[in-house]
This record gives sequence, C-alpha cells and structure tokens, in this order.
Amino acid sequence: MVLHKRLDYGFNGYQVPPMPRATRSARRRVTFRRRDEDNQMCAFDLLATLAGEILLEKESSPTSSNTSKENDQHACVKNTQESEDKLVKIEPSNQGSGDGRVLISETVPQAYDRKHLSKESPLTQNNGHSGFASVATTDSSESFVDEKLVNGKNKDDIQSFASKVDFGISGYRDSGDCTLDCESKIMLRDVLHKNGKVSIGTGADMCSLEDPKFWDGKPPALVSSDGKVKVPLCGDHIPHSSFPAGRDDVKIVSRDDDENSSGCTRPSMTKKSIWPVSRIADRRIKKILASKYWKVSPKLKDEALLNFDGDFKPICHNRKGCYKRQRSQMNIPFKKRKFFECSSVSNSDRWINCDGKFDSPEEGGASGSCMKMNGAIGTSSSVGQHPSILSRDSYVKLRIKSFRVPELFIEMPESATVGSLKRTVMKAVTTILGGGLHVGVLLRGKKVRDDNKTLLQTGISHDYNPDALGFALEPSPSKNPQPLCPRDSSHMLPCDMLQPLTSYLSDSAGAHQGTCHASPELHVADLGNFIESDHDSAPSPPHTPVDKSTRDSKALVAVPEINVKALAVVPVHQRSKQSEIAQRRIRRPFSVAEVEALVQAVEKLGTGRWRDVKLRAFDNAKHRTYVDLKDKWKTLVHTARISPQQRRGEPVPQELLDRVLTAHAYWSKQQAKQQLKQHPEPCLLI
DNA sequence: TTTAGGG
DNA sequence: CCCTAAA
Repeated sequence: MVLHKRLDYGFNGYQVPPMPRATRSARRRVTFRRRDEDNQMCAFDLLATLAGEILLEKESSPTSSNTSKENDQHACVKNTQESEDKLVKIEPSNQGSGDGRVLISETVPQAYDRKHLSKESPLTQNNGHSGFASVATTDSSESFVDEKLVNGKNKDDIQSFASKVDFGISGYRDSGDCTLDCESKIMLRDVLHKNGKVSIGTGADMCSLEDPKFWDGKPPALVSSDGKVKVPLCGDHIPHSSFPAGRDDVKIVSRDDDENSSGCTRPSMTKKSIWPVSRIADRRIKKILASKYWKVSPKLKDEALLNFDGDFKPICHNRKGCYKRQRSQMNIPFKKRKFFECSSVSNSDRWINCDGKFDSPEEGGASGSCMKMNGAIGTSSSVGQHPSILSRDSYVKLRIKSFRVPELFIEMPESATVGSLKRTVMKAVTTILGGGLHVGVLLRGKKVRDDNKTLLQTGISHDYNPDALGFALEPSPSKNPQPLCPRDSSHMLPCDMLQPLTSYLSDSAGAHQGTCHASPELHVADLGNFIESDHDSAPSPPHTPVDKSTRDSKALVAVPEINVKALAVVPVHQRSKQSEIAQRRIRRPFSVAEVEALVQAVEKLGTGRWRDVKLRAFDNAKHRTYVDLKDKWKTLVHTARISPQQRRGEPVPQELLDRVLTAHAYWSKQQAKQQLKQHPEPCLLI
C-alpha cells in the first residue's frame, strides 16, 4: 500500500543567522570543495554549512501562539480561524560549542477537523482576504491521503486531502529593531489549514517567538484553497499608493499550472491596515512571465515560497583584496560562485562592490556603483532605489526581499524519521537553489540582456520609477527560454520550468538607508514536495496507487517505478544545459591591445607563469584571470600557426602573431632545458 | 592556489 | 571559456 503525501513548502522569508567568524572559513572551504555532484550551493547550503549541522527537533504543541493566527488572517485566502498552526523554528544554537548549529523545531497540530475539508468551503471563495496571499492549490484530483504528518488522526476521515505547507522564512526589516545583531532566529510557521494545506508563515524579524512582533507584518505566505485562488498576478503593477504605509513586504507568486492560478501576496497588513479587497479586484492582472515551473508531475502544482531576507555583502576593501577574492573564486564554478559571493552574512550594512562581473576597467562606468542587497542569501530581490544616495555617490541601492524556489519532489520511505525528512527537505531546497538559477533583470518591463552594460548605461541608476526595475529568477538563460524542461526527463520526475518571477520596485522614494520602505517581496521559485509513504516498511518501489477501499483513489498518485532508497531526494530540478550556459561567463574577446600586452608579458616572463603575467599586464582587468590569459596564449599560438584564412574574429596583426610564435618557441626551449637540468636523463627506456 | 591541458 | 588533475 502506498500513499502519497504532498507537501508544499513556501518559504516566505529567510533569516540568516549571523555567521560566526570562525565558521566563515569553514563554510568557504566547504564551498570550494563542492563538486558538480552536489550542485547545491545556495542559501540553505550556506545556512547548513555555517551552521555546521542541522538539528531537527520536534516538539508537540496543539496550537501555536495567537499571534500566529493573527497573521493567518492576512495571509490566507480563507478564513484561518479554524486552521491549525504548526510552527517550525530554525534558530542557531548558541549553546555549547557555539558552532552555530541550527535548530529546527516544529509544533505539530494535534487535531484536524475533517469538516474543514469541505471543498465548498465558503472561505475559499473570494473572500476579503484573497488579496493578501494566495496560492493556488491542487484540485481534488490531486489530493493525497495524508497519513500522519498532517493530522495524525483517523485517515479515513479524510477523503481527499492535500496538504500544503507554506514554508515561510522571513528576514529582518530595516526598520525593525530586531536585526541580525539580535538573537537570530529563523522561524517558520506552519499552518495547517482546514483543507489540509499547511501554511508556514514566517517570522518577520529576528524576534523570538514569544515576541508578538514576531509575526507582525510577515504573514504566512501562502494559503491553500480548494483549487481556485484569485489573486493579483505577478507583474501586476501596483500603484505605490495602493500600498498601505509601512508595508515592506509583498509576496509575489505566480504559477501557471492551469493558467488559472497565480497569486501575489500583497504586502502583509499590519493588524491595523487591511488590504481592501476591492483594490485588488480592480487591479489589472497581468502575467509578466509565463514560463513554467519545474514540475514533477502535472498533478503536483502546489507551490512554495522562499523568501530570503538576510544581509549578505561581501566587501572588497581594496584592490589587492579584490584580486585575492577574485582568485579565490576562480575555482568555484560560476553557479556556485554566485552564491558564494553573496554568502557573507554580516550584521552590519555593507555594500557589494560590483567588481568583476559588474564592471570592468575598460567600461569604468559602473566601477563606483555598489549594490546593497538586503535580503537574501544571494538571491534576493525586492528593490528600492535611493536617489539621494544615487546622486551623491553614484550608488544604486537595491533591495531584494525574497525569491521563490522551484518545485521539487521528495521521496522517502515511510520508515524515515521526521528528522530525516526535514534534512531531506533542506537538502532538496539547497539543491534547487544551487542548481543554476539565473537572475534576469528587467527594466521598465524589458529584459536587460547585456550583462556588460553598467547600471548607468542601462538607465537603472537614474530611473527613479520604483516600478522600473525588476528581477526574475529563471532556470535558464535567455538562450533557450522556451523549453526549460530538460529533454532527458527519463527521470521519473518530469520537470517543469521554473517560473520566473518578477519583482518590481516598490516605491521607496524618499526612503533612506536603514529605513523600512515598501518593497515587494519576490518569490522566486516554487518548491513542491512530494512525499510518498509506503506502508510496507520496506522501501520497495512505490508506485502502486493504493488502497481503493478505504481511501479515495483520487488521493493517491501513482508514481513511476523507482527505487526509493536511491532517491531520498529527487530534485526535480535537473541541471539543464540551458542553466549551464546561463552560468557561463560572458565571452569577452581579447582586443588587439590586450593581445599586445599579453605577448609582451609572455615575452618577458615566459609561458608557465600566468599568475605573474596576470599581475604584470592584466592586474587591473578583473575579468581576465590567469587561466584566461593562459587560454588566450594557447589560442594565439594556434592562431599563429594556422593560415590567415582560417582565423576568425578580430584579426590579430601578423606582427603580433609572429612574436607569439617566437616567444612560444623560445620559452618552450627554455622549459625543455630546464627539464633537462632537473632530469638529466629522464627516460632511457625504449 | 596555480599550472597544464583536455573539452 | 570551462573543468579538473596535479603540483
């Protein structure tokens, strides 16, 4: 007998605990070691890494705090009065060794009222809360029988049950008095709704759970519905004025499984300010990005939100430091590098120097530009510009609050522990985040494709329209935007495209650094989890749609044959070629001047001293690594040897090519001599 | 981290 | 330009 459970985790925010100094290097080491097989450098990776270990502890508590419920009202489409709350708390463990361990605890609802399962629950019908958050859920056919994780009650009570978990993690707000400096906690609130969906909201700030402020302003991201959710779509332009003052988080969710459901979590309301439904209704709904999520199966559509909201900002103190850093990155595959770059978590606001990828000496324009990322580990995105800062220092301040995580599946034997489930989820999230997301930048609705342009050149830095700038997470680069689903889905898990989501600048005009301004929260991706429970404790291939008598077959989903053991985690996300390409550095052909400099340096230093060559001739060209120079020399030699007709690209003066050959020959001879000295008679065999 | 070399 | 073994 096989039952399937389905959980959708929405990450509504993410609080990165302050990273102990000592663990930074450790994290970095880990980062470096990562290979392709674990393409999982991401926020959670960071968290896990810095934490060293994730402890999962489960504590039972029938209900959650009242404050949590308050939040439900904001975030849930339905009336959440009857919902059960489940709290998941992640917090760094400061006790003991101070190794920064992360504790995840959750409070699981004990009771579940079956009457809430009614599909026709009036609460789901466009009630006044629909505007706050909405997440389409599965239709009845997708329902799964929930066994224990959700209700722990008589399963027969539940005919059709889909559990949805919205996993929210929220970061701190600038204006909040609880910052990363405080005792940092990541709180995930898991709300079990009557329809069987569980929403996990997030703590908005670092305050402790007991602190009523904790949930304030950070509503649980998603609300399950019976399948129909009406909400403003992503990309819907929301007039700034529509945002109640003080709103600082807007969740944007978009899904197009059935093309009928997508949602935006509007800025969560404080208790005093409730978003008027009418406004939402009036709002023009427009879908900006239509690509699909990665999906495991067409049936699994629930979504999850992931919000990151921490601070990360590596700094480059000086040029030397920059070079050091650059060098250190060279061994990191770019896709991981991205996360690495954003992985530094600090308690104070700092700026990211946009070196390397953002500017080049030649371009110069953006050299002075910095971005402040206030949000998530690497990927954040709500944005706010600060013209005042901009005009004075040529800084562009951007704020990205959250991203959504692509859907993925988790498969575990029933005998697996909850702890391992949690770890698995963590791993899955990590995987999906680290697997090659691509950030797209939209300016005034148009995609900015040229990565080499500076913020100034693109107009980003001087467009004060808060709605002008948007970010989107995409599974793959623009090269092949359409078919994002890898063809090689021989895998049991078909994969949907990740739906790029866009966040638009909310109005932050007049906002100053350190203040809380309204800015949309961007949900970047969907994380769906597919949990299968096999009633035979033996981890046999689970795919038998089960138990036709007692359970509604609808609640069961057949799963392709697969070894459960082998697939503790089955991330839907497969590293597609597109994403690979997306991660590639942009091609920057060497100019003749650069070739000249290279040739000159090599003539002087010889081949085989590429670091010196780099320092000597390309020290200020941050985008040219010594590996690049070596490669260029290689191609130069090759170019010099082939006929001019065969050469491509910008023609290199023959004179230079001749020097290349000469130098190459000379230094090759030198190397041979050197080797001969060291090994006078290397090999007499033959 | 740097070098060297294949892809 | 990427990746990685080897130094």
